Amino acid sequence: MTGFADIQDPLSLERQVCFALSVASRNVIAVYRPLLEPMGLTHPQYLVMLALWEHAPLAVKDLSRMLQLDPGTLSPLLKRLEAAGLVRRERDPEDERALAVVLTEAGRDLRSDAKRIPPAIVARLGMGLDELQHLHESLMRVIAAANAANNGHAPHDPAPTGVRTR
Amino acid sequence: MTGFADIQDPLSLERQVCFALSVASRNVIAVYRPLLEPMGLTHPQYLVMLALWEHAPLAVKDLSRMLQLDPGTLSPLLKRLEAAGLVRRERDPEDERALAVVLTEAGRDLRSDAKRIPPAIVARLGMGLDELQHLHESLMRVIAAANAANNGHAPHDPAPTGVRTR
DNA sequence: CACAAATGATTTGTGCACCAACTAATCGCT
DNA sequence: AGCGATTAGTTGGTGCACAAATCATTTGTG
Repeated sequence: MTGFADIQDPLSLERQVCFALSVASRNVIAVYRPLLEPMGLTHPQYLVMLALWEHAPLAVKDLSRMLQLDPGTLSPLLKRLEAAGLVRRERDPEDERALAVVLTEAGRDLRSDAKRIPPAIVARLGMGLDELQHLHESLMRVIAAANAANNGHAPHDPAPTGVRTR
Repeated sequence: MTGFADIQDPLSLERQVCFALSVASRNVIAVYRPLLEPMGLTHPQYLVMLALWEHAPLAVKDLSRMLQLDPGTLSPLLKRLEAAGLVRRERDPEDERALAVVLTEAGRDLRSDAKRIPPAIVARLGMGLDELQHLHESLMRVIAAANAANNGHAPHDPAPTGVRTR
């Protein structure tokens, strides 16, 4: 290893869990990139497609809750998916405010290509499934802890309405 | 809130380690935000300052290697830090191509404020130090695996031309 | 029914992240 | 010394992420 840091310093770069978290996230996404690029998807778009393959039709607020992403982030992303011909953004007839994001034929078809991605990632990473599973559990715990630290809500979700006012 | 997904489906959103990784990264950064904002720093800027507090002066390529960030990302970020009066971007007299990013008085002074951040984060997360340490080790392994999968280099680092120095 | 509050989505602004193309300085080689 | 290749950094383009402001629709309450 590099050892460029005083290992006792609490401000040492190497000791910051959050630094490791961002680097891990960015670099693992970089492993996905060459696999997603031929499908014409970015990683966040891939996550949206995963949610839709399981649960379409979905409103923006559903996607926002599932992916823990701001609606303001999803709105242009969904327009790009529509421009790519993978989804259609319709109005929910029950509630004209809400969007009903549905898959097109091409969007559904893409799922068979996507099936090859998870095993390819695992193979490229060359890590044991048990270790990945274990990492996943640790991440779920830190996600829960972070959400609790943010007053029990994800960053884009201002406040759980029922909690404070009576 | 439990299984909205078929737990057997390899394309299930819940099973994607990379999804957990991005959400964890974003949401933990959100825990930092209210602490960094009064210091006038974003999280990436905080990481740059950490590196500088330990090792200034640094060139862009040093920061790029340490933080595993693209020089094209660092360039405008450093200009914002300079505009905030925390660093100066000088030329290395030894090599006029290279930048020597140095701390200003204000930049050095900020370090005492920053010392309060790591314990505050740990307190807010409410997780045990041992579990955080364990997560850190898992993340280091996945970072190494991801870099190996990307042909032995971080995304911004096109190719390992020679033997790395240090 | 009227109308204020709440909700769902979009827009705008700032900043991060990656990539490709470019400029300038240095190095390598003959 | 000359000159091509390499290296350091910047710039421009696309897309993600968050916050705040805005707009339309729906809901709640008198």
